Amino acid sequence: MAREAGVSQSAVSRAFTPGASVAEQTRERVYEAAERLGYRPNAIARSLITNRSHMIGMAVSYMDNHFYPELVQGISDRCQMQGYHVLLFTAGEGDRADLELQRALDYQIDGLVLASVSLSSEIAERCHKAGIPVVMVNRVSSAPTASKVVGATHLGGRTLAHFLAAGGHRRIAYLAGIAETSTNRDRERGFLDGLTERGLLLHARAEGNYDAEQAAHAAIALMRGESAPDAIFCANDHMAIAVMDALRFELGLDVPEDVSIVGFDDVGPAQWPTYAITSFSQSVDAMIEATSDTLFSAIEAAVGGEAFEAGSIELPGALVVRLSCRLPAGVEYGSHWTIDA
Amino acid sequence: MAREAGVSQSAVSRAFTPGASVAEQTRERVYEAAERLGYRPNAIARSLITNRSHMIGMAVSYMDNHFYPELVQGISDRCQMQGYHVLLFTAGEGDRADLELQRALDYQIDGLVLASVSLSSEIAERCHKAGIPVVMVNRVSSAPTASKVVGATHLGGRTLAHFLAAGGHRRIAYLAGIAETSTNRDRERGFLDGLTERGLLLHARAEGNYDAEQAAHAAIALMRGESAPDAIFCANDHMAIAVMDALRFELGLDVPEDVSIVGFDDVGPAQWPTYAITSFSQSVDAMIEATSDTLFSAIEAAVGGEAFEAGSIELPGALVVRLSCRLPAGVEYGSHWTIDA
DNA sequence: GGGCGGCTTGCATTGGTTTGCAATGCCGTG
DNA sequence: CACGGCATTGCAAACCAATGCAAGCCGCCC
Repeated sequence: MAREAGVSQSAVSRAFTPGASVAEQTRERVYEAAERLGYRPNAIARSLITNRSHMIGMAVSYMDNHFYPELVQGISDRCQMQGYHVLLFTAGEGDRADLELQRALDYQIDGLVLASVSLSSEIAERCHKAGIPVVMVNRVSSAPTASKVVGATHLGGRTLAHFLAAGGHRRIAYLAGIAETSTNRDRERGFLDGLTERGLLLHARAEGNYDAEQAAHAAIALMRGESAPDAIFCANDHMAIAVMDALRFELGLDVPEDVSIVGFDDVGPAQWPTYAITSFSQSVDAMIEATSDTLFSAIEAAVGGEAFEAGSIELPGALVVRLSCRLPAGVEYGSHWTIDA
Repeated sequence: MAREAGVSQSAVSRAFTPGASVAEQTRERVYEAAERLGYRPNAIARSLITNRSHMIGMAVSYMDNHFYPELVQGISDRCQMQGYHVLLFTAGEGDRADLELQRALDYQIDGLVLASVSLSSEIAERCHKAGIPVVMVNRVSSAPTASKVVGATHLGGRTLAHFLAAGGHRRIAYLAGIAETSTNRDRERGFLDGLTERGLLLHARAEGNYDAEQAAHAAIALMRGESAPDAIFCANDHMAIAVMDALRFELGLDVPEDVSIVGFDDVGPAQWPTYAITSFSQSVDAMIEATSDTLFSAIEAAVGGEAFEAGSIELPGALVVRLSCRLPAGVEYGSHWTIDA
């Protein structure tokens, strides 16, 4: 390539480096030669020497909850705007996830985003040592060196409890997500706290494991039991949708006439009029923004050699009132509801 | 690293290369030293010399149609099993897509998967020259050097036309996707051919551009028009769902009592009992398999120095009968229907 | 004891790029 | 005309791992 343009390698390099010291004339000669040869700078070789791959590792555990595709697309878009690209890791839970994250590090990624994947402390340690910023979205582990972006999980659970209580429900059930996830733990805890504040006890509890089918089965069992609940809080909308379908079509129940359903996340399908799920909304856009902002500022710090501080961002959320549950008097469809109200 | 283990670089390299000639003892010494230092082989440096990055570029245009997340996850899983990883490109239509694909090539990817993204002939040419196999999924452009995996688009459209005709519909409308996409073109052509074979003319046509909101508006306009259709074929399920919601909730219509809806793709939500869309099913799993198989065999060929041939795979599909439309006599919910039947 | 084959290992080169340093050439100024 | 200053350019080292080649070692057989 350098030969074709009749200049040295360095000239070629500088021609492709914005802001480098090259004569306009040489740059043009280089570009012409590149055109002829179909030459483009090799990003791999570049990263080898600059120590910056411009790749962001992103691990997601499942795509069927619509929350995650939205997140992936958003993060990827943001990255591309900044000249970064997303290297995707579809890691389930457990060991395989760890193994894949290890691979991610081998690729010399500049940053790591974990969406609903927990981080083993060993990997966290490695990332920290290697100066790779880690941002965990919507899932928190104890790793002190990783930044966190979460929704208002505890408040959300609490708000939903108050809302159901205000709507006159007395036999309230919780349909849990994957037990060991922070989202499930915090939502449940918030919910229980809210119930307590209202002088209520949890009427029943079932496990849905964030899986549509399991959630549907669990909900059916719940409704067929001795004392059916008058409201079910599903730990996320993904399950809430499955539950509504199952109750309506398999048990012939009416939602919200026979039982109220509320969910969490406010994903796209939850907003469809068929479901119109009352849900504690986590703005995906806000999460995307918060995640990429912390990520990029951490990367910038890491490049500057400074140690970045692992921050923790809790995004505000809002309870969006829809028709999947009996409403407290005077509360309208589409409005936002807060505990104080 | 080599120093820490008391061996040469080459020994380290060989210790991490499966099948290389190393004494068990040396390998262990190397592994121990690596453990101490937290060393892992640098995938970037490795690709530089092997000319294999083990990265697959994957471009998708939008994630809101659930078809694509499913595809992305499937491809990524398959890649990881083979030791590859997906570098994601969220390219919309048009110039930006081209620019991003150019970037993909800079990363020395070993292969490229395009899901619903068309390929400019210039980029196709570049890939071919660079020996990078390209597989286009569910979208076809004229590029002769790219492999293609598609569903039975024409047959699907035709089958749906016959099915609607057999169900006694006479005022049949088509809700189009993005005009210049091959999926839209072929589905529409097949549909028109099917109508013709049944002696019917298309009653109306509207544009939904594969967008939920546009589709809903278009469908409402259609139903409010002079002579409302008795059936609408939506070019994909993503639109069909939006249409059903809009007709039911904004116009208060009953599907299928007032109007029949059929779709294409058979994505997850289309199967939910609320929608139960009669849809021409493209098996995502089959697409994933076909795509990764052609991709990997092409890569293998490319590595062996042979020129790979760009194949074209059309996967079989099936019309899945559900409740979103009036059924021909004797046809049951859940069955598959073919033109001959 | 010498020769031979097989396994293991180190040396040195390679890959495509960036970058500090030094050299070159040009311009203007005194 | 000489010299300083500046913009541009080339040289060579560096990044990290892979690999062909040759050397080393060992055991075995004659």
